[in-house]
Amino acid sequence: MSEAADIAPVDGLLGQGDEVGTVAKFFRALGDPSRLRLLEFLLDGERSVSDCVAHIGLSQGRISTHLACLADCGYVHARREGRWCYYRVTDPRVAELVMLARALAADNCTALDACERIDAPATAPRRM
Amino acid sequence: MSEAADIAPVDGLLGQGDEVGTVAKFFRALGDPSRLRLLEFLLDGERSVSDCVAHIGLSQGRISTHLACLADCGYVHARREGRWCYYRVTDPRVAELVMLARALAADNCTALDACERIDAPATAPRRM
DNA sequence: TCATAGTATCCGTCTTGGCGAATATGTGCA
DNA sequence: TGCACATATTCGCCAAGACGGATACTATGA
Repeated sequence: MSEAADIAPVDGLLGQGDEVGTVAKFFRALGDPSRLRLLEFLLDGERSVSDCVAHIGLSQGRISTHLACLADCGYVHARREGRWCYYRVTDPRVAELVMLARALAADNCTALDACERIDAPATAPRRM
Repeated sequence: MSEAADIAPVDGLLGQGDEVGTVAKFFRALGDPSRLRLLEFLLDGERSVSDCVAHIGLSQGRISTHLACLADCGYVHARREGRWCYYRVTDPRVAELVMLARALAADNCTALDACERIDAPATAPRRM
């Protein structure tokens, strides 16, 4: 088995080997409609957790977890101010990534929608 | 930054509403280490299913399903030639997407790896 | 100090989906 | 026409993880 056990996944320097799991995790973070919706909401600007709860419509606990997840993955950054916690997208490449994926998905949305091998959890409010 | 609502899907078929589920599905396709590994393998050039089985090490059935999934999502294109089926990445933006994600993930791989809210299923076998 | 409000974490439940193995489909060749 | 090979599909099993609700944590204000 080709494995890159010798390539150390150090910050800022991902080799070609074990990184796959890490990058997959990174992608998976956006593979959930609720988190993606959340991220797109934050692309508009900084928002508090309460703002997000109001906008997305999930329970506060769920939103908090999703935000923490996005933060862990490096998509957003948290800023505490008293009792409030504000989240925002800091890296412009995040918007780039989302736009690129949107464009690619749009070019294939018929097949994508029809694909039954993957069915993103129909969580969140199903469309409005 | 006020663009999230203005990004027009190229294809025109994706609105702002239900698109989130579609794009999430798109991301989720790369959220599995096996599929991501597969895609990166195909970024190197056209490969047959057998090539992929040999390279990835999963069962043939699994590989076939993963490839079909990547094809449905528009990441790769299948070309039949007799009994063989060759898969390849046609859109250069796919490589762009992967590279962008890699760079972002690399900048945050410590936190990413530590994030227990998402645990991408380890590649082939289970974690040890 | 206590009450309150904003946020984070824990827990039980239930669905998604990845896995190998078995099997079906399809193509080329004798 | 039947066998062999390449690929696709189906099935049962089981873990990841998304959900709401309950609860813990923390900062502000009285």
